[in-house]
Amino acid sequence: MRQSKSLIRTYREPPADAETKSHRLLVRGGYVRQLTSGVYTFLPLGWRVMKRIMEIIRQEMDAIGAQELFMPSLTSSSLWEESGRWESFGDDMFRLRDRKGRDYALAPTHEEIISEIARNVIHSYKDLPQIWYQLQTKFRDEPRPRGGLLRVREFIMKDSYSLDATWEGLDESYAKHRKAYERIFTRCGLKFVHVKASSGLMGGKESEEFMVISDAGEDRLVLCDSCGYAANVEVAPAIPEERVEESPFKELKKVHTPNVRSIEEVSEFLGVEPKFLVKSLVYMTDEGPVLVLVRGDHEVNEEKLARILPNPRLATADEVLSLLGVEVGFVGPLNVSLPKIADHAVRYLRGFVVGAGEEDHHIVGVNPEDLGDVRWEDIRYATEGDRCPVCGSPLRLVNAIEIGHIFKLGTRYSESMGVFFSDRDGQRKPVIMGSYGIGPGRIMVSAVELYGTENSMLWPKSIAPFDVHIVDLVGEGEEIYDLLRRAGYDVLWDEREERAGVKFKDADLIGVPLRIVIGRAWKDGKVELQDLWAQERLELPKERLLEVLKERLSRP
RNA sequence: CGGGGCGUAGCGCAGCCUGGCAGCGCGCCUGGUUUGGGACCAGGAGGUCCCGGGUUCAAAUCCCGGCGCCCCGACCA
Repeated sequence: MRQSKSLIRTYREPPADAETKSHRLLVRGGYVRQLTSGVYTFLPLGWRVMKRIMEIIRQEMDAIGAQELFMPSLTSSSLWEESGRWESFGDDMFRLRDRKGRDYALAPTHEEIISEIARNVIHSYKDLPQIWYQLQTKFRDEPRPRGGLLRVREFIMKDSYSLDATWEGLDESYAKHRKAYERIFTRCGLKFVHVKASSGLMGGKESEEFMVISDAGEDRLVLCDSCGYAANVEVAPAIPEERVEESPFKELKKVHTPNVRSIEEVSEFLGVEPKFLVKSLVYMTDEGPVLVLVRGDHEVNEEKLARILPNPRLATADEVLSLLGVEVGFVGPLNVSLPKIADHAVRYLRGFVVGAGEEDHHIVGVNPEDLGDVRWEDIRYATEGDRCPVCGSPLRLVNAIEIGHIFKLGTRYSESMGVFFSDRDGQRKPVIMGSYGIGPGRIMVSAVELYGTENSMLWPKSIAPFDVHIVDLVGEGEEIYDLLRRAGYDVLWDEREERAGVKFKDADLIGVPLRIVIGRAWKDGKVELQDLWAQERLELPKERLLEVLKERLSRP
């Protein structure tokens, strides 16, 4: 590609509203452009990167025997009604109506469509197993898109679906995907971890996420530096350090705390760290209201609560008032007749602070034994300093970008949507399914977050938009350009009438990892090859260029 | 959905409070000088000031309504 003819535009200044490094760099480098909230155009440069990522995905999916297909995005409501997700997806689903008034959705994921195909083509155990995948645009009306390309409303996703006759078969399909995913992310040059995850709306049994650790990420993980354990905080067991924490309050005492309600307010008013407060939250359940107690600096994990209590939901302020006769800020566990569930961490506190159960008062100096009858459970998100469930070392809390997710779905969709097959014994059985996603756009973002600096990008060679960038300072590079193109490389040739500084700055921003500078040594028949990953500059006679370039490109 | 901020040239912004010719830097075009890390000089093009309504002799500026975008939170494969 001749750069002077290309649609590559770089910008000296980032858009004012870009918060993440990847957003700034991708816009400045002319990779992407926002159209509306959470919707982006991939400009030619960005699309080249996407195509290379998708090609790697295709190769590795094909390698595990998966077959590529392409399903529609426009889907009628009836399919979603069958699975029950017309309701449960709620506002996250983009919905529209045709001229006859029928309801449609732009597919946010494709389990229902796969099931519809499967129930028509899968009849016998002989038809199984199958793995089908596609690269398709998904639509999700996210309540809040953010971080540039990190969370968007329209995005390409590689989604695959496994169909098996047996649970062992599902395990195999799942294992194949895990392997394929590891190869894909490795080939894309990413550093990643995989973690146990929550399966959320998808429904299902086991699931793992593939994560790139990055401050820009929205997910939170706990990591164990000594044994390598990693998990999403959503599912990680919260095991507190077994060390008693003594507050300054030695005596049980009621104190006047006028209009002091929130954890921050109470903590500041009493001059005590939030960890010495205990939050008392009223949850409504199918078995009646329950008082849930966690440390002031901890967060209740409602998914964990739901494993213990039937359908818990936080009580409204009005419900609390009519139930306990006290306002939300002053609810406390003493002298309350509700059943109590407390997080384990509360057990290690001495002299903590709780609401007094009456307006404008708290009680300080409370000990666990004062709480009376309490059920001790793990009901909160894990956090920094909790213990590793494998080896007991302290855990570290980090942010991460989710780039892939694999699920064992089981029979959730096959049963609701009627995907059955006849087994060897003549019995009709539901197909056992798995579903597996990868966000190519997030791979791109992750690479930028990992390897970009404030003014430069450095793409892994496998997903760079070009194999090599010729920075031609003398305007005589056509010979080299032709040479490399004939050798089959994707070459960007900067033959613009620009000063050297401009060309270098642009090249840094574009971030092609191998760069050939045609400059002052050209009169001696030499060029400079820069390998940005190796941080090396080699001055080479042009005759040796192809040989050395080939070797450099073969390195990761 | 709650809280906050912003919409003025392709990008970054000033002007708004206190109404009176729509500006600055970068980018773009032309000519010249320059030429290995975002050059310099001269000239030039480019605007529904987010939209609609109102107040006024006069609205980017004041008032009312709407739309859009961003951030924090809630939410989320």
